[in-house]
Amino acid sequence: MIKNLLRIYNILFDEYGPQHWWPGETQDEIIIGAILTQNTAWSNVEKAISNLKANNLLSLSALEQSEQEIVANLIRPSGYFNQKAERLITVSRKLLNYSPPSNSEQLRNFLLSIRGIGNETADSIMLYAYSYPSFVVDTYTQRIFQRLGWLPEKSTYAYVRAFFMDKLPSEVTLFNEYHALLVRHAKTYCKKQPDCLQCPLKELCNYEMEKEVVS
DNA sequence: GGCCAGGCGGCCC
DNA sequence: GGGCCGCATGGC
Repeated sequence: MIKNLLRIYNILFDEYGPQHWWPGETQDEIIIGAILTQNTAWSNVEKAISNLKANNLLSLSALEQSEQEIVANLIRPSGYFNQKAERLITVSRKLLNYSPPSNSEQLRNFLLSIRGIGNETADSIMLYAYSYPSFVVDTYTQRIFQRLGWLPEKSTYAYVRAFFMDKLPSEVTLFNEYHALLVRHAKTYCKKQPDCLQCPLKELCNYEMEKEVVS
């Protein structure tokens, strides 16, 4: 089968429509949200962001000067609050005190050098906060394309990211919408326990067939 | 009450 | 490079 990623994109876009990502009004808010949402439901992140906003701490410059304990208490609903409070403060300090490189590859390495920013968070910040065409890979992306049979069972982050970036035109709006649609699709049908019957990708997907072979 | 959620770093081998 | 662990809340 020809692995036409734009075909998948078009099916998902027809099914769900534009997703209007990232849910954040300012660049700082997007960066903060990217850290708070690590392994956490967005509904919990919203509460944390709302608490920060109510205390005028929804900016890197305010966070940089804050006590970790204060921040931790405000972001408690987002989980891992001690870790995330430390990460928010160190990320704020690094981003404010070292001017981020404008070269895409250097910017990504700079972000990855900051404690608390891994691959997905780096790409989310690149794409949604700084508008660089950097494809975001998450567990949803891996799950959907493994079930489709287009990715091996175990793939490294770098492999999956290259899989997309080598095959798609390097466009910010496309990468933005594609990732958002994959999240939407994983939440709607391609859940951990998937609803395959009405899935818009079922004609292209191996998953049900594999289950029949097993059973 | 258990499972799950838009990861990451530290450690071990 | 991979596997395992700790980190933690809220919704269903």
